[in-house]
This record gives sequence, C-alpha cells and structure tokens, in this order.
Amino acid sequence: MKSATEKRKQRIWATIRDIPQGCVASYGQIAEIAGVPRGARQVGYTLRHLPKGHDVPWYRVIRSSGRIAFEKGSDAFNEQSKRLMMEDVAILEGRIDMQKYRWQPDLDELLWKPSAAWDDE
DNA sequence: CATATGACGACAA
DNA sequence: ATTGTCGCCATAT
Repeated sequence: MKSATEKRKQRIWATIRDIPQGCVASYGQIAEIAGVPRGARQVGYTLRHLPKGHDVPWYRVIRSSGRIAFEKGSDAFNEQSKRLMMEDVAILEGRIDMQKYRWQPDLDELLWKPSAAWDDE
C-alpha cells in the first residue's frame, strides 16, 4: 500500500488524464472528482511537480474564472494558450468560456473512477 | 511545533 | 473589472 499522498497524487493525475480533448476543468473541479475536497491548491502543487516524462494534459486545467493560472506573457502562459487553441478551445480577451468548454463527466466515468474510499493498492 | 508558500476559490469593497 | 482578504491544504523550512 502506497502512502496516502502518493495515492492522492495518482488520483489527481488520473482525473486530469480523463479530461477529453477540447475541454477544460478547474483546479477545484479536479480536486473534487479526485476525492480531495477543497484541494484546488493541491492540484496546483502536484501539477507543478510533474515528473519528467508524464502524459498528463496539464494545460486543460485552468482557473475557475476561465483564466490561465500563469502570468500573462510568461512562457508557461504562452505554451498553455497554444496547446488549448490547438484543440480549438477559444480564448477571448484572455478568457475561456467555462459554460462552453467545461468538462462534464458522465455518471459512468464518475463511478468508474477510483474513489478515495478504496485506495488500497 | 510554528510559519511560510503556492499553477486555487469565493466574496466583499 | 480589479484588488484584497480569508479559507483551504499539503509541503517545505
């Protein structure tokens, strides 16, 4: 059995990996689905420390306000904008229309997802 | 154990 | 729309 923090991290990654192309999700949304209530900052932390060869679509995670978390003009900001536009996610006036692009997982996905309750691997 | 620190979020001015 | 405050929570010192 891995450490609780390790499992949390795994669930967060798994959740982000489930965000379909062309959609986005907020840090808080990911936290909730991953079973870390009010853990928006934790999602940010784990994303900041992603291992080298990861396959996590980090760019699909943005602030609940529809804005990118990085400072406008920074390399990371530009990189993220580029990747999102690559998936046809429109960014107008520096903002993304959450109503339109927010990922809305089906009940199936939510149930299929590993829950915080059965983390014994 | 006490603080400080964030890729956050909700809310009040 | 902006800015500041607070609440949150795992990590780092």
